[in-house]
Amino acid sequence: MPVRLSAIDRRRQIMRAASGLFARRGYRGTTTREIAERARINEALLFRHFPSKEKLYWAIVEESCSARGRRLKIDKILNAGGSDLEVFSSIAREFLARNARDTELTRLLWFTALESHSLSRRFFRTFVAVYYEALAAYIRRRISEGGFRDVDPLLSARGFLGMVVYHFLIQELFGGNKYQTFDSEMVAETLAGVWLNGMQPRGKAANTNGRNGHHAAAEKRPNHDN
Amino acid sequence: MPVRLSAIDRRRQIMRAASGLFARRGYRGTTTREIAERARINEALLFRHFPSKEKLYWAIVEESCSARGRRLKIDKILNAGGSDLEVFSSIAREFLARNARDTELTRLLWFTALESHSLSRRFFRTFVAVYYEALAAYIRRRISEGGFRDVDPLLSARGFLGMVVYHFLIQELFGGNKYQTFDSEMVAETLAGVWLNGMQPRGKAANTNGRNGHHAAAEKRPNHDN
DNA sequence: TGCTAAAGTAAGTGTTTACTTACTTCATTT
DNA sequence: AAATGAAGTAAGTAAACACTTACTTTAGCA
Repeated sequence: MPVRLSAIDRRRQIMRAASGLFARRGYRGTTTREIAERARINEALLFRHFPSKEKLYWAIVEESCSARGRRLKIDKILNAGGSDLEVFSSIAREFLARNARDTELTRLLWFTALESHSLSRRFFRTFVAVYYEALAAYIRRRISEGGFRDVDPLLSARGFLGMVVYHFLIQELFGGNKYQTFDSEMVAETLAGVWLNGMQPRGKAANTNGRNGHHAAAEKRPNHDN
Repeated sequence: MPVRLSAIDRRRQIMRAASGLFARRGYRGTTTREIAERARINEALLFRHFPSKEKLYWAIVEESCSARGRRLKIDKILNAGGSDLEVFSSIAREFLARNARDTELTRLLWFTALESHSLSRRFFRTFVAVYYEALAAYIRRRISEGGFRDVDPLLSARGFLGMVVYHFLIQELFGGNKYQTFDSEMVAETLAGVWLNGMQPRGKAANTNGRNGHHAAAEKRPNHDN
């Protein structure tokens, strides 16, 4: 009754079992015994397929990073055209959807980053920097076209991704469904809207100062936004 | 020659030594032996001052959370008045400065969140949710005053903090000084500016669509910065 | 000055960990 | 149908782990 798999299939199965545990408990918090149990194999078999726990770990990270055409999607959106709002809410939607699809991977990668293994920098380049640069390039072009204000492109790109990624992290790490759960369609559009248009109203006179409308500016500056 | 300290001082010293290690390697990645070594004491002494490794860990987290008037600062800014830009860049500056001051603590808390110990939710409430709620309340008021557009207050608050915190995380976790280092004064003001005013220029007709500038607006708008 | 309580330690304990060894089972090839 | 090699496993091992025990040293006070 013991199921016999080909080496390749077994390898894959072990990796799948392991990545869930690594994502939930981190590298050091996961034991090879647990992995074996979860994959329903003998622990020794694990070491036949992977020479060490660490190699197994990196096999997973590596595969996650290289697999699937992650990069392609965002480039496609950026090149597809459409209004800024369409472009940026698509990107946000894409990020939220991907993260939700594999929460596991996201957790794993943040763990990796925190534990700052030797490859964490490389992960950053494959996984994060690429997005920035694509986004920053787009922003740079829009600035030169006059479509965007002249703001540091890398920093504003980071700001945008920050909104989206942080929202997801909070939801995933703390939220569960307790602290209000948001519809991600709506989140994508709202955040893109804030980033593009800002919180302050457009057009007409905006009440541009905060709290104490009374002491200084209230009557002096009816308007002149921004 | 062995230095004898009072229990209180020794406790503090152990906590200081431990928090650095926990922050760098996580809870499970840190051994009690290492902690003792780093504090230059016998391992058994550690267990005289703390009943277990876990209690030591939570003593650190707890102290970090409760100590110092973290909460006060942001409330003070929100109540002090000033223009929205002043308020929000102050908050951003405050976050960036605090994080830079104790990178260790930030790492520790993210680790805690990821390892999702039992108290991690409580940490969230003490450490994160509080900021949101204060910020969201402010935003809500500004909306009712007409100073802000009608956007979900919690979500936009999260967006703002996301920009700031994510920027810091990227810089801290991956950046070192390699991937361009930003002046935090400038970062604070830029991000607050983006969040308040958006990327798209104010005033005149904005070239509001992206990529295919050709078919609509390109030659129409020479510039007009802001 | 001598007593006491707390600070400090050398040398453990049992358990868990990543990893091995020496063996069995079985699908495929010739 | 015998040989082969890879899939699979029971039962380890040495090292590392959190934590104890049984003891010594010393500051402060009566």
